[in-house]
Amino acid sequence: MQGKEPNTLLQDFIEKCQVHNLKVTPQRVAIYRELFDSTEHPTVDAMFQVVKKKFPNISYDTVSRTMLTFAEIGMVDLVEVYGGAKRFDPNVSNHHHLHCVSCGKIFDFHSDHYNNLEIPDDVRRAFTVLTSRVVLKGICEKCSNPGKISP
Amino acid sequence: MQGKEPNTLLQDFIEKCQVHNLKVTPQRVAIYRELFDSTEHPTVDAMFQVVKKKFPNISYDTVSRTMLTFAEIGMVDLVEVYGGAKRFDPNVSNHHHLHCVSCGKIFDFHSDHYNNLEIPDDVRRAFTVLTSRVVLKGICEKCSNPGKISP
DNA sequence: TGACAAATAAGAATAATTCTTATTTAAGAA
DNA sequence: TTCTTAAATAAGAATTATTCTTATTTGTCA
Repeated sequence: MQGKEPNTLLQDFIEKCQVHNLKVTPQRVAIYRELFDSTEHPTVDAMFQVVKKKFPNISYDTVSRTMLTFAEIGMVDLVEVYGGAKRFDPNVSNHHHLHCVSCGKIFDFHSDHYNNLEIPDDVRRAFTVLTSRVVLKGICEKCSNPGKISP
Repeated sequence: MQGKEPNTLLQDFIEKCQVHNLKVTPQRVAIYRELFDSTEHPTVDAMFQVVKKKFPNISYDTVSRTMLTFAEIGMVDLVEVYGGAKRFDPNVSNHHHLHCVSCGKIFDFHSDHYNNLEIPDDVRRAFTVLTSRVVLKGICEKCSNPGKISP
């Protein structure tokens, strides 16, 4: 989202709200801004902490409901986790994830090959497949070299 | 696990415990039995409800700790979910998942092709990749045909 | 500008998990 | 077999994450 001008971004948001009959409230705008600034995969609480700085009396519940609403209309994705708090992904384009089993961070990566995996016949017969994602578990660079000074 | 005789199964369990310096307690045996009878991907609470029938005064905490311990030693897997309770997979062989977005069930499926996906070079350079899984989202047969009488 | 459904804040309630403490027990040593 | 001890357990408190309830506020549209 970094490539877009702020006004275009807000205009996009307003249009999406109109399409889905959602009111454009200042709370939603604030959450939207922070969410699409984020390159992480924030939890509700993480987003609450950030938004609260600019919108001190926003409630946790509002942040939670809003993020779920955004997920319902496909504005963000709910990310696969291994239990615990929900995490959200502002990047809804086709991509894949690597979970660091050491620090718990989730890293996005891209692969045309992974984007175009064929669905096995038996699966296709029994299910309507909507999305496909490759999920890797591993250890990230930082966790592999904890002492290393970054260049 | 259906193919193995009960005694062999128990023997396997005892050996795994010895290897990892875990005591063979009746609680652990009971949980192990139920877990490997299950073809679902149970939560702690689901397992607690089942085990409680045969072991009425077992505590939730014991079931929870035990399942996490089993996951730590690789006896079961922690399954990817989209928030909420942890779910466990007694099937630790290489397989893939389909999540029904309607009923929430997780279905296992197998694919040699998916088992042998190449890791993209840039990912391999930056991460030590331990496991790989394809996660599909879709709608299962039952949810697609809610009225249909099963054959 | 007014009406009204939708959205919000605040706090209570619920769900999932982990922690604390006292007690029990499996497993190896004597 | 009995003894010893660290590990495991039960019970309940505490914590974390989420959702619900209720009263109030506010976008949106007529």
